[in-house]
Amino acid sequence: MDDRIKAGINWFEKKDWRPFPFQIETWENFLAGHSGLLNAPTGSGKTYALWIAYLISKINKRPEKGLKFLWVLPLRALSKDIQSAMEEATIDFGFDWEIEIRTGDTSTKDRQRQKKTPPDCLITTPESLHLLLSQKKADQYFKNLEAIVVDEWHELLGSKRGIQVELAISSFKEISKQKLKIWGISATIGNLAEAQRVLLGSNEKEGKFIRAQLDKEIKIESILPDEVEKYPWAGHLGIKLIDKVLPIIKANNTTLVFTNTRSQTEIWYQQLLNKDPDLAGAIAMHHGSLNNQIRTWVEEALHSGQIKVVVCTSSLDLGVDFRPVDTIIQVGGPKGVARFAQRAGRSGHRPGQTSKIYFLPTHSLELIEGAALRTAIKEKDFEARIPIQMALDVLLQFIVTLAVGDGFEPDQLYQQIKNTHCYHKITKKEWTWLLTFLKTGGESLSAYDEYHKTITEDNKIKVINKRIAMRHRLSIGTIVGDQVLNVKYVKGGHLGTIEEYFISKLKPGDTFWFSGKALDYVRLKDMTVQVKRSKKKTGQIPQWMGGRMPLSSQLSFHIRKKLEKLRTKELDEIELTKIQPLIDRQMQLSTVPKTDELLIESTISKEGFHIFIFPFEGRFIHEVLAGLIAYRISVSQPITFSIAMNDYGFELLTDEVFDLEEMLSFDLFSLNNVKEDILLGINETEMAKRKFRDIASISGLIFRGFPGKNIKERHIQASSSILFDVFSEYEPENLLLKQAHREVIQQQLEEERLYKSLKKISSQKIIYNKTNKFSPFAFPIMVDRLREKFSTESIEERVAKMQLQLENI
DNA sequence: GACCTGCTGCGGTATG
Repeated sequence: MDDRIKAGINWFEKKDWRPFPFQIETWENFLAGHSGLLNAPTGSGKTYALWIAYLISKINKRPEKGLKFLWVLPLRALSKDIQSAMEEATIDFGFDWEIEIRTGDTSTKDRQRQKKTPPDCLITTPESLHLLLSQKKADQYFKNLEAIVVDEWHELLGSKRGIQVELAISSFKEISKQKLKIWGISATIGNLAEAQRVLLGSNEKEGKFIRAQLDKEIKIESILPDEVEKYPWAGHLGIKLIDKVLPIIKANNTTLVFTNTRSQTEIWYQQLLNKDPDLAGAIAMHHGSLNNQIRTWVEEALHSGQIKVVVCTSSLDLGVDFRPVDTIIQVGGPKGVARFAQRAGRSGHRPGQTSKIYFLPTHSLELIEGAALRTAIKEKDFEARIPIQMALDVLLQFIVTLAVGDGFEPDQLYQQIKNTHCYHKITKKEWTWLLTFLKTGGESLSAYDEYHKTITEDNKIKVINKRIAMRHRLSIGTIVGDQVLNVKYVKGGHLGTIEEYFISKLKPGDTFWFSGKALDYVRLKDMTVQVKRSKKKTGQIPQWMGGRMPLSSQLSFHIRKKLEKLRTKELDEIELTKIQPLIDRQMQLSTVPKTDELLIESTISKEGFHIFIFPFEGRFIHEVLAGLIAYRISVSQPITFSIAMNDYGFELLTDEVFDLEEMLSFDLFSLNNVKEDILLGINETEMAKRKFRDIASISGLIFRGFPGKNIKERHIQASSSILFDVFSEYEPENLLLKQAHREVIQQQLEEERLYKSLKKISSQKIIYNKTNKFSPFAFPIMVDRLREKFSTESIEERVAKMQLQLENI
């Protein structure tokens, strides 16, 4: 055995810890000069696997000066843990290297020092990495780079942040004198092989794939209502089962309660405390709109055992990496298998231990999801993270990043990005368009100086204008946030952020609950909501207009399978036995479709004629299908519909009854002309406009303002909207405009999945039932529509806002 | 009769 491997093993054994086989495998491959991907769960010592690989490769070699090793993370909060783990091993191996962190939190002083004398190893984020690339002499800085590790690669892959990593790596390959070792660390996802290819790029010969065979058992237990007949058919809070949650909390030292939304977190926190006042001081909450200091405090208090329970959203999905907990409770359907498994993995954190997760259904039908999750996890049916292709906004940003540094040679850079996964299909024509766009602003914007960004000097493309360079550095990154309002006490003290939409519903003196406290709304001043502690016991809970997650296709597949079992009374799981009375009612009123059947129900009520269609494909797909079917019906009959949907199906409601059977004979689900019909059936332009707002920001068409002095959201929306209209009218070939439309088709309409679903549906046998009452499947969709009705006010508000925008232009 | 939601992530100047 190689002495260096022995040294690694010795190190572990001194810690009374044997290395796992995957770690030794990693060392062997690293020493042999390979790149690759490591598939390992948290808590398996994955950091040590790769860092020690590097350390032992340096035994008896005098390391060169300068930056040699990069560790890239998606979350800056994790950097300190990684740093201390690395430092521990470094000292033990007798190296006196500096391991430093470079993120937005790094002080100006430290930055300058790091710039002058780079550390041996740098822990950083994709954004900070690009900031470093935008410095003068960046190639000097990175020229001795030997290895780069991208941690939590599954979190970055599939997002524009992932593309930033791809692009940075493509540069490092060019800059570094020696062959660069590139390693990714990823949790289990459905497309690990692809994840590896994307990370390494196409000019890397085949990488090594290492899987930590540390399969841990995940035990899933559903929290069951006593009588399913009395449990709501629809809903999302799950508070009715709170009495069953308290004993679980009591029986464990530490519990994480995951909810799907921020307001749900606030509600559950408050309700748990109400039910059991003894929890005071032992319970906390954690979500993305809370003040960062509070969140950090919660993470540390959880770590030290100071608190027992944290109610949270996915903001805690990553952050508790090094902080073991006993038990997890998931409130409401997690919508995806991978997400559920990851949350479960937060408990029984050590290899070999069993993870325990409780699933709390928030309405009766969700019981089926509990059973479906169990099977999906057993069969390792995890979702894939689809890498984004040809995101030209990110590429434009990257080109300018290099141009504000030392500049670049266009032909060389073209070859370089051709080797990335994201841009391997880019054509010379598109490349030339991008360069021209940066030089002249393109056809539409050539009259404006601020869009003349680059010049050519000594065969290199550069940005020499200081103002453009500064503004660019301020705008690096791909996360485009929404405008939020700060919540502060009148006397100072920051609590977190809420949205204007919520506060516009309140008047001064009103009470709302936020961050677990009752607050009186005092006034709105300079984008800050000023509040005072309230003595009132009740108040509204804020809502945030966050993203909506559709049911993944993996999970819908397994739900259909469970429905099949319910239909045939093969009740081998407790969830299925429990839900049976409701299924009986569904069967009695209508039916439960077989997997090769499409169920359609119609009901006449005083509201009108309701058509319910149940493809079980997730709400995004249903939204598009609803638009498509409504359009196709309206072609032959002048009918308008109101549309509602959930993850199981959708509803078309109209005020006049018509012969649906006849309509169905026209093959409403046909694949012929489907693309055209979809575009006619939905408001694609509006969707593209919304996508374009982010694209305009990322590509640098719109400046989002100086730190602390953000340009008003309205202004950004208005300017991106103007640009969108101008391009649409005068420059339809604009590649950014085209990208906006492409993003709608691929991401919003989930193109690939949509065609698969349509194909499936068009081969399914239609079962059409007229019901005199709403079936258990149909009812929850109705509820969704009722809720939409309440939001008509906000539509008026939106119209008013749009008018305001026009006046401001 | 049943309900009343919608995740996460990062980054930063010049001037007074």
